[in-house]
Order: sequence, then structure tokens, then C-alpha cells
Amino acid sequence: MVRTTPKPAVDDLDLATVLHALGDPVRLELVRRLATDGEVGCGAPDLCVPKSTLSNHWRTLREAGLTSTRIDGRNRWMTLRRADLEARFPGLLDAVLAVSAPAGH
Amino acid sequence: MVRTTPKPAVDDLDLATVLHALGDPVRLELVRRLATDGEVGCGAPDLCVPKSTLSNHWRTLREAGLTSTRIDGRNRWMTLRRADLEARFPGLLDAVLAVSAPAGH
DNA sequence: CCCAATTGTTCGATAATCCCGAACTATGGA
DNA sequence: TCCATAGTTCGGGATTATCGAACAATTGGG
Repeated sequence: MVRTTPKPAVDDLDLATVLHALGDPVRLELVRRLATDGEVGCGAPDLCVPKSTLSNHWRTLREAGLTSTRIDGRNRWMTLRRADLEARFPGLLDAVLAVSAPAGH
Repeated sequence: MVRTTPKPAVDDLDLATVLHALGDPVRLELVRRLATDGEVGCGAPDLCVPKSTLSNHWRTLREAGLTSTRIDGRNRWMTLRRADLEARFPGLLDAVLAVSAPAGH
């Protein structure tokens, strides 16, 4: 009875991989929602992204070590691995999340 | 008589674009060298990367707004746009540069 | 000035990656 | 059991990355 999806250990987190995962507008938005909402489901109807694409984005985030996935019935709930990220890359996530608007006007 | 290559303005810097540029092992190494050496030339013989590929990596960094290019004869000298990056994304570059080894188990 | 060597960019073809609809799996409810 | 819901996986087409080869630009030597 699997309750969580496997994920890389803290020491295995690779900076380039993490930055690559963050270097996409959709995934960046997902990370922002994780940061504000705490735990979010897989679907994101307001983002105009098909569910197969979303699923791939979540996988990219998970495999990079950014998220942890809890399985509950037929839903998956994602959370940010804030403590792990802070331990491996101090200040990185905070700096990313502190950036306000995409660019300005 | 062109002395510098055009580059995006501070307000036009996009976080996803910057993170994408940083999310590559070779470009990350180039940024590290810029941070430690101040100004570096285009060539990097010790990295096993052909010069056309290196040229593309430098272009990616420049177009993302990470670097400034000064042209001197047949050489180009790249520098990090530290102040601009700090103004637009406070703490981001420092957090990236603070990460020591790739992973080191 | 002419030529050769040096530095780096651009072009083009192959390779790798990404996107997304369709099919599939799994779970829960009627 | 049958159907609806939630997500994953598969396959192909589109996009992007890589890198050798050709090209452009500058410098130094004769």
C-alpha cells in the first residue's frame, strides 16, 4: 500500500537539475502555489495546460527533488520540500519565491 | 564601433528565463567562473565543450540577462551583471553561488 | 599590403527533449 | 458490476540543443 511516491534524498539533490525544473513558467507557477497553499492537487483548471502536460510537470518537479507526493485514494497531494531544499540550497527557494511580478507592465 | 553586445534591461529580466539559463551544468560552471574570476574569455579549454556550443551557452546567458559582453579586438570578455540581478532578484545569485560541490555524497 | 593564425559566430543536420491527445490504470460511488 | 473521476503512460509531431564545418573579423609578420 503505497502512500508516497519515491523521491531523491537530500544529498542527491543537484543544483542544475533543480534550476532546470524551476526554469519553466508553468512549473514556477506550481511552485508558487505550493508555497502559498501548502498542499495542492494535481489538477489546475485555471492554467490552460492539458492534464498530461501537467502530470509531466509534476514529475519533473518531483524527480528534481522539489516536491513530495502523498497519495490519497485517486488524488495526489503535492507539497514543497522546503526543509530539504533549505538544507541543501540555503536561501534559494526564498529568493525565487520573493520575486513578485513576472516582469512588470 | 561596437564595444558591447546588446542586452535586456533590468525590468525585462524574467525569472523563468534566468532560471532556465542557470539550469544547465555547463552554464552553471561558466557563471561560477564569472563569479570568482570577475571577467572571463569565451574559450574554456578544460571544459570538454566545442566552441560552437560554448558560444551558444554564452548567448543563452547574455540573452537571459545574466552577463554583459565587452568586445576587445577579437576577444569577448564576459562579466556577471551582479548589481542588475541583485536589484531584480535579491539573493538569488548569492544563493546559487553559495552551493559548494555538485552533490558529494 | 597580403597572408596566415587566432577568436568567435552562424549555418545546417542530427540528436535530444517537450508537448499534448488518446488510450490506459486505478479508485470510489451508485 | 458499471460508470465517473483522477492521473499516468504512450506515441508522434513540434520544438530545442548539440556540434562539425564554413564563415567573418581582427591581429601580427613579412
